[in-house]
Formats: sequence, structure tokens, C-alpha cells
Amino acid sequence: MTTVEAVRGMRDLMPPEQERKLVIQAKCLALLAQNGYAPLDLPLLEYRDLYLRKLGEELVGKVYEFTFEGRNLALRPEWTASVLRAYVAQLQDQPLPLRLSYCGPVFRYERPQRSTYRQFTQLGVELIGGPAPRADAEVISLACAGLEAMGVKDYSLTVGHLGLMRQIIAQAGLTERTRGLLVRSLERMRTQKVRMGDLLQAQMQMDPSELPFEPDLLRGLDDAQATTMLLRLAQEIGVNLSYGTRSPEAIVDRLLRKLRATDQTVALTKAAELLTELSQIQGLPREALPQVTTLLQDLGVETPALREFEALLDLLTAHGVSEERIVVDFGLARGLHYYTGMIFEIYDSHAMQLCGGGRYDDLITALGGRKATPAVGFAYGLERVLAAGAGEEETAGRSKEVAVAAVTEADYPYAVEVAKWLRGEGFRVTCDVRGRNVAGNIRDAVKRDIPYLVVIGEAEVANRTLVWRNLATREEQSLGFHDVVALATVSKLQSETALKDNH
RNA sequence: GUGCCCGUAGCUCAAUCGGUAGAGCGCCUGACUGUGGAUCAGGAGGUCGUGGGUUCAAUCCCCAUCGGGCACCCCA
Repeated sequence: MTTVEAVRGMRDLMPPEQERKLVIQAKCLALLAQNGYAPLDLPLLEYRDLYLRKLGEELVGKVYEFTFEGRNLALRPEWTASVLRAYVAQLQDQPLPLRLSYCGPVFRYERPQRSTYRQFTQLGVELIGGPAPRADAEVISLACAGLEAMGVKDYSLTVGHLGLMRQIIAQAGLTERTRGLLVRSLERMRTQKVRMGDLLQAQMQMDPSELPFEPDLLRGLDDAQATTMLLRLAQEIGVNLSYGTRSPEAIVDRLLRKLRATDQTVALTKAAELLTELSQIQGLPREALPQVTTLLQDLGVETPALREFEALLDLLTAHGVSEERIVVDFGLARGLHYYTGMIFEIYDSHAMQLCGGGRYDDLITALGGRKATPAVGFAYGLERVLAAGAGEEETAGRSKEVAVAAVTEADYPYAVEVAKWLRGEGFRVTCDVRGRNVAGNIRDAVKRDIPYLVVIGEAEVANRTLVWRNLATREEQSLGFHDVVALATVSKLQSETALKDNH
């Protein structure tokens, strides 16, 4: 027999772990519900178009996509786009703010590693119509509270602010595309210690001799005129732009940016230098904030985003998020391109990312919403939360497990009746189906770490009693039904510790 | 997407410098039909991840592929 393996990056969740996952999932959703977040569920299959514009090149390349019956489809790589799509389609008549929660699988074609799978579960929220800074603080503190509810004790929170960066870039008078490039390069700047200006020069500049014609031709034309001209030109020369993943318009647009890059070089370099400085700032709020303030003052840059950020940090304290576990990081960028304001990530004690989120005030309009609506949200990677040790203390169920053994075939019906009654009393009960003798049942129950065995024989059937055996202490007593519940409750803690000592 | 490491029974691992494989644990059965969580005996389970190449001969050497892991990149 040849076996069929699981598809790469996919993972089987076996009983002990799956139970933990369900438990933490329930706990977290319950906490979110207490905070007014209503659960919704959405299809994991979407039109590919939903992800094309705003997701970011990095993540778009990781989307599972295919055509089926002439439709271009995709497995969702994240929830936010779907939730907002559904909001635009169904919930725009609801009073704002709207607090929504979700939980379900997403797919990303990435190289698998420990706790990194191609299918994983995102559990998260969207707060639609909630402006900064209050909604930001609510959502961040909720992300922390959720982790604690799931049993993750050690974690750290990193907070950045893309809006701040965007405002600075905007003041440099750059095109939207160049701004995007700057934002995307933020994190790389910091980690690789490259001057942002150097990188951009390399990327944006083109040797004029390699150009097919004089860039000066485009001067005085606006973008639309220039694009039309370039498209016509391509046609004249006989260049076919219709293959590959990009549309002819996109290709021309890109070319246009390159041709005009020199116009922007000066402004670009200035903005890049400032951003490089900013992205280096990282540390506890009380250390990082003064640095940012001085830097911006020195350069005479005015930005409301900084005051908003300060307000956010104050509110986090009000929500009970310990300042000691907050790292302010202006180099934090995140791969999703729709963020417009605060962004944050949460890591466990081994620096594994458990959670990510941020503010995306433009996304609802981008997806066709009737009017601009601020929104903020986050999502956990549930398998990672699980790997961080969540739910490990949820072994309470074990102490309520009981195995029931019938001595002979004739005793089995009564054994089934006893099992049913015990279940009604809240025990987790199995009844032997293999017809093992009592010794075999004892052996089996011990191997499974089941704390109690009930033996049903001729005498028990006759007296309508049961034999209650504590497998940890090997004590055994004949009991009527009414004795059992009280006994089990009292002996629960003792037997648990006894079992642990035995192992 | 880049660079590495790994793949023998359900699990943990041996062995064969190229001659088609073993142990422990686990599982099943029996000794043993109301109490050996023990002990003993027996049994099942492998086309050595898969496919191709080299060879008289491949689990071993080569290539590809699939799966696992690590460091980047990125994210949850």
C-alpha cells in the first residue's frame, strides 16, 4: 500500500491539540463577545480581484489562486478584505461603530517552518467606524487581553505608526507610487542598516542612455496624457505589452515613474533621510517618544499623527496594558499595504509573532464603500498562539473521565445505562466495546490516563449499584448512584495530584 | 523567492564500506470469563518517502520529486 501524504505546509491537528485549539478559540471569542464583538463567518473562496490592489506585492504573490469555470478565484490569505467586502455589501445600514469578530482558516503559499503553515487559522476583529486613538487603544488592549484569556503569559507588544511616516512623505511632495515604495522599504532600511536614499537611488534611477527616448518629451504632460502617449508609442514600435501578469497600463505606468524619477530625486532623498532617522527609533515609550519629538522639531516638521500616537499610548495605560511590555518602533512597516495609521504586532517570549494588526482608514472606500469610514483590526495566528503554550492548563476535563467495563455480555446493557447516567452528571464516559475482561479494562484505562474505572457485573446489575475504582489510589468501593457525584467532586483534586506524581 | 540539513516498522533509533533489514517501546492475541496497571509466550506491521539513472545487483552512489526542519525574506 502506498500512502498519501499531507500536502506540504498543511497540517493534521490531532486530538489533544485540536481540543486545546477549540478551548482557546472558545475562550477568546467569549472574551470578544463580552466586549461587544459579534461573530461572523465568511467564504474562504473569494474573487481574486479582492486582493489585487491593496494587499501588497509580497502577500499577493502568496495567494492561492486558480480559475474555475471561467472565474478567477482565490483562497483568502487574510480576513480583513473579506470582512470589509461583506460590510460594504451587507452592513452599511448598521449604526457605527460596528464590532465584528471572526475565526477560520486562511491560506498563504509560503515556505513552511515551525509554526508557519500554508493553511492556518486567523482569529481576529474589525472595529469599523472607530476612529483613532480610542478605537486603536481598544483593539490593542483587546489583543493583549485575548492572549491572556488563552493562557499566554509572556508576550511583548510592538507599536508603530504608518500614518506618521505617510504624513512626512506626503510633505515631500512625492507621487503616490513613490510614497508607497518608501513605506514598503521602511523595515528593510532598519534591519539592513542601509541608507534609504542609497536604495532608492539605485532602484529609481535609470541610465538615460538606456532609455528608448528623451525623458524630456514627457515634461509638461500630466500622467494621463503621458500614459496615452507611451501606449501609442509602444503600439507604433510593435511592442506587445499584453503578456505577463501586468496590464499594459501598469507596465507603462511603471515606465513613466522611472522616466520621471529624476524629477523627484531631490525631494526623495530628503524624505528618505528623515525616514531613515525615524525608522531607527525603537524602545520603551518613555525613551522613544522624546526622540521622535526632538527629531521632528529639529526639522520643523509638523504632524498631528505624533499627538495621536501619544494619546494612544496614554489610553493603553488606561486599558491596563503594562508600559513595560510595549516597544515603540517607527521602523515597523508590515507587509499589508492598506495600513494608514497605527500598526502593531505581538510576540511571545521566543520572538514568534502571534498577532498583527493596525488601522486602515482608506480600505472601505477602496472596496467601494459609500463613504470614507475609519477602521482598525487585528488577527491572531491561532496555531502560533497554541505553540506559545496557550490552553496547556486546560486539563480539567481529564479528571472527569470514566471508563465503564461490563464483566459479561449480559451485564453490558446495564453498563450502558450507567454510562449514560454518568454522562448526565457531567462525566466523560466511555463504555468498553471490545469485550475485554476486567484486567484488560484496568490496563487500558491506566494507559489512557483515565482516572476512574466503573465495573459492572452480575451483583451490580442485581443491586443496581456500581463498582467505582480510583485508578490512582487503587481504592475500590461499591456505590449507589447517589454516592458517586459527591465522591468524585471531593476526590478530584487528590486524584489529580496523585496521577501527576505517578508519572 | 534564496541558502543549507534530514526522510529505515505506529514511535525512538540500529545495520549493510552496494548483495532487498533488526532492537526497544507501542499495538493485537493467549496464559487469564470480577480485578496480575505485573509476568511470560506468540502475532501483525517495511516494495528502507516516491520516481528515474548508474550497476550483474541499490535502502546505500547520482538526478528529480514529495514530505519534515533550520537560517534569510516575509508574515499569523
